[in-house]
Amino acid sequence: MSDSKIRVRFAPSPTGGLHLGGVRTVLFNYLFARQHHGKFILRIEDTDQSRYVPGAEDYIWRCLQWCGLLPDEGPHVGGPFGPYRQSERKNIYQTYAHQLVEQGQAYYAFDTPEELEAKRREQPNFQYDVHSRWQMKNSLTLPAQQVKDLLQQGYPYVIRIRMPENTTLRMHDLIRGEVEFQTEQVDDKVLLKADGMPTYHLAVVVDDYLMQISHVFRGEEWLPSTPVHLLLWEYLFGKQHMPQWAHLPLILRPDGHGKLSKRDGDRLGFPVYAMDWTDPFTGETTRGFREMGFLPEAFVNMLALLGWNDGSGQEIFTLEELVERFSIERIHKAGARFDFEKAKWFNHEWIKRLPASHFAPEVKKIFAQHQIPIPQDNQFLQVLELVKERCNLLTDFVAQAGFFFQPPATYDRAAIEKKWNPQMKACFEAWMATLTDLVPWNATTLEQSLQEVATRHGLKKNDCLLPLRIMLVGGKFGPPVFQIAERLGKAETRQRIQRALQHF
RNA sequence: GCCGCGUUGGUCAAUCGGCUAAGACGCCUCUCUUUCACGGAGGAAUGACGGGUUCGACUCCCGUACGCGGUACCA
Repeated sequence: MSDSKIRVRFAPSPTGGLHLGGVRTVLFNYLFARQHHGKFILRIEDTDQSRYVPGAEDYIWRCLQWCGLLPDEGPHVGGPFGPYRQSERKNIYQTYAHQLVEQGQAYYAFDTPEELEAKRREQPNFQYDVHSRWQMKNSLTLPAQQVKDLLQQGYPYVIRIRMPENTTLRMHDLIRGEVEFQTEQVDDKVLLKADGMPTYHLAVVVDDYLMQISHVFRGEEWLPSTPVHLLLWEYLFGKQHMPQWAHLPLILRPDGHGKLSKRDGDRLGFPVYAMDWTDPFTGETTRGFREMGFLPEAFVNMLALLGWNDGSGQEIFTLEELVERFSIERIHKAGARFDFEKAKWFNHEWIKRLPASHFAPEVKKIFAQHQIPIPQDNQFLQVLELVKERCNLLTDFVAQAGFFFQPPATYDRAAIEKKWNPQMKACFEAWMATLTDLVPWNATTLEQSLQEVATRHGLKKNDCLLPLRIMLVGGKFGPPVFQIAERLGKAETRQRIQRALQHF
C-alpha cells in the first residue's frame, strides 16, 4: 500500500451517545491512518433532519478527545475538503442525483410514504425493486409528459437508483475476501429524499470520492447495502477511484443475542457509551466508561482487542504500539461478545502500570464528588501509589484510599467480635500510651512496639491486627495495617484508636 | 420469507494440513498475606453437525443446523 494517499474517515450520525462499537471503528481507522502516515477525517452524517439531536456532534468530538483519537480533518479542525458536515453540502448531492437520472441509472418516484406503507401492509415482503417498480408511481411507469408536469408543479418526489437486472456484483473486502451480490435481490434504494437531502447511500459515495477516501472501515451492518455503493461508484466516478472496503465484525451483547445496545448496558449494569450522555429531550443520562472510572488507555486497549490481536499473545498495548502492530489481516471475521469483566481487567492492568500522577487529577474529581478531603499532591500521590493495585476502576479509590483522609464513619464490628475482649482493650490502651514516645514513626517500629505490648498482655500480636485495622479504616480492606498507621501519622493514628476504643 | 456474513472452552482468542488444540479474562484449589489485593503454583472447561478431498483435517470443498446483520424518504 502506498502510504502517501491513505485517507480514512469516521462518519457518525449525531443522534446520541457514542457507542463502544463506534469508538472501535474510530480506533481502527485511526490506527490505519497513523501507521501509514495518512489522514484521519471526521465527517458528520447529519442528513436526517428528523433525527437531529443538539449537542451530539460536540459530544462525539469530546469522546474522541478523551480517547486520544483526534482527526486530522473535520468540522472542528477544518481541512481542505470541507465542509465536513453533510447538511452543509446539500446541493452537491442534488447535482449528482440528477446526473444519475439523466444517465438513466436513477429515476423519479412519486409514491407517497403513505402509499408505500399501504403497499407493505398488503404485501409484507414488499420491496421496491426490479420487479415491483413497474407497478409504482415513477418516471419509469408514468408518461413523460405527466412526469414533467408533476415535477413542474413541485409534486414531492424522491430519486431512486435503478438496480440493473440479472447482474452479479462482486467486491473484494479486506476482511472477508470476495463477496457477491445479485442485483435482483437489492432494492431500488432512495438516493435523494423528498426534502432534498441525500440518503446515506448517495452521500457516502459522493463524499468519499470528493474527500479522496482510500479505505473504508465500517461496521458489518453496512455489508448488505454495498452493492448500491458499488453501482454508484461505477456510475458516478469510476470504480478505479473506489476506496477499498473493510467491514468490521460487530460487537455483540454479552448475554442473549444481537448487537450491543445502550439498553443492554442499563440492564446488565455496565456502560456502552464512551462518556456520560444526557439526552437533551428527556434529560435522561446514560453512564459512560469515563465516568464509570475507566482510563482512556484501557478503554482503547480493550477495544482494540475486540476483534483483533497481534498473534503474539500480548494483550496490553499502548496506542503507539497499536499503531505499529495493527494489521487488517489480523482482524477477526466473527462478531465479538463484549465482556465487562475483561474490560475491568484491562483497566486494572493500566492502573497498576501507570504512575499515580497520571490519573490523580481524575481521582481528585471523584473524591470531590464524594466530599472526601484532598491533601497535598505528594501525599495524595503516595497514597494512590500505595493502593492502586487494589483498584479496578478509578472510582474504587474512594473505598481504597478515602480512609487515609477521613476517619471511618462506621466500624465493621462483626469482623472482630470473636477476638475482642477486655485484655485486648487493655492492651490497646497501653499501646496508646507507648505510642506517644515512639521514634521514629514507621511501619517497622510500630509493629515492634505492638509486638512488645501484646506479649506483655499475654496476647499475640497477630490477633491484634484485625482489630487495629478496623479502628483505623473501619473495615477489612486496605494496604498492610502498619503502613496505614505510618502514613496516617502519630496524631491521627492515636486519635482513631482512641475514638474506636470508646465504641468497642 | 429473501439476501449477506459468520461458527475453536462461559467470554476474548492462537492455529494459516501434522494437535498430546497456545495464551488471556472469569471460575476453582493451593501458596503468599491473619484484611483486601498483588505475586506464585496447579485445575476444570473448546474445534456446531454430516459428507467429501487428503497418508493426514480445527484448518480446504459441499451441504445442514444455528447465530448475527440487512431487507426505511435511519444511519
